Amino acid sequence: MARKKDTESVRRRKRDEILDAAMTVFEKEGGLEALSLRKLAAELSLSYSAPYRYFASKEELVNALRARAYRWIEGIMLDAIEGIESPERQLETLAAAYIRAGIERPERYALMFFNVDDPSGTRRSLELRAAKHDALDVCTRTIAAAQACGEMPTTMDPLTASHLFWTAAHGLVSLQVAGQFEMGRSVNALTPTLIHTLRMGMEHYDKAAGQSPRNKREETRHG
Amino acid sequence: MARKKDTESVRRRKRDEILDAAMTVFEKEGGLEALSLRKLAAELSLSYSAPYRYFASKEELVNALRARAYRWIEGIMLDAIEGIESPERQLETLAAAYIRAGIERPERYALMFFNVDDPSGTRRSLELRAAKHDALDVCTRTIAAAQACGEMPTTMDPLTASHLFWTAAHGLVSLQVAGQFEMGRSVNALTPTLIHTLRMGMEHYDKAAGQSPRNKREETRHG
DNA sequence: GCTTTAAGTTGACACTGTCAAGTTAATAGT
DNA sequence: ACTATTAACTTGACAGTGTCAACTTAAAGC
Repeated sequence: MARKKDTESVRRRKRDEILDAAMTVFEKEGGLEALSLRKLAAELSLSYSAPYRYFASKEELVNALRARAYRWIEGIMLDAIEGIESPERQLETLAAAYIRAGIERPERYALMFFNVDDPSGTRRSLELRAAKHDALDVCTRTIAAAQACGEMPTTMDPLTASHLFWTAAHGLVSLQVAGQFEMGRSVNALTPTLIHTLRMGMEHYDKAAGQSPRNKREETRHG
Repeated sequence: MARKKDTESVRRRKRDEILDAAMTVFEKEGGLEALSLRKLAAELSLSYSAPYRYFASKEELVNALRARAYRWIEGIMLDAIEGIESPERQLETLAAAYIRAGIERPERYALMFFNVDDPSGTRRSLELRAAKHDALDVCTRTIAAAQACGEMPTTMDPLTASHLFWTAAHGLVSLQVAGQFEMGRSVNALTPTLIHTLRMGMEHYDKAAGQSPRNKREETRHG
């Protein structure tokens, strides 16, 4: 019985080893296309078919890699707010760290949000789902704390606020990583502006105006 | 001479024909991976190598497809603001239309912003660059108009404001398309909230606070 | 010591993008 | 009208991909 647990952990260790090598190849070659089982095999000194003992398909292997990336960005955010007492400052630092991390490691960031084979999320593993939820939760908890201690006065509920922050930060990283901004430096200037604008907007956020009857009138026309 | 121009236009017509078929296959099969030259050839009733007379590589073909997608989203925005006189209302409608279009046609949207082989933009064609610029410009012009007629009081310059709107809208579409939000319906509620928050934030935007010395102090530590 | 099971290798299959060589059709020149 | 030239297109091949069946090797169970 102890033996069985031993072989289980050996198996998990090897699984992690494969993922380590996969992440190495992925980031060195740059992109999912460049990560082939043949190259992975060379990195591991194994045959190209060996990973199939641990992953049902390349997609499953990549999903495990995705989960790792979510754990990584969660760690980035947790490290960023560590030692900071004011939740308001925590939120600023967290957002800035998120954006910086995404820009500094574009491949890893793209792994989480681009090249998603399964938009519906049906085939997503619990591991991936949990990792994703935990990462966003760091942001939500910080906002809830900031609201609770009165540093962030808004009628907006924490989850919605967290979604907005995430949306904005992701938009910024995502456009930068995809090379959509003309000049590279604009993002550094845009980051504090974006965060500040969002915070101001939330403070002056009027719940009624957000879903105004004026907007509703239009919706009925477009049906 | 007239002959030469004729053959030129015939050539362009065939190029467009190939792109039509490519877009069809791309959206039917769903994704760049699924768009193969073999399938494209079947759709065109040509051989799999025929497109090489019109495009140097698959990447170049895909870039032409990308440019088409930018022209499409530009058209979506232009159609949305047509007939609306108030620039403020124009901006709201434009943003909502952009988000709706992106969500309704996820593959086409992903074509523009995901799977970007060339983040540096070095190998991007003038055609693609122009199409991208024109699309964003619709948003920038609307904001400039809103500011000019006093409907949008803010010290923020139009290009920065446009970047922020674009960033937010793209973030929203992008997270939704990648299946990152838990529930599908939340985006419909999030859209007006996001737009309203951004507008409020810009009105109360303090230029000095956006790039505060407090933030600068931190930057020097991480330098 | 023998059996059973797991790990890992190898060869093959159906794909992919790409290009050189060959083929066909249309145009240009005289 | 006949030939030369060029453009459009097809075909076959090559290297590379994910995937799986068959095979070999090593370890664990009793």
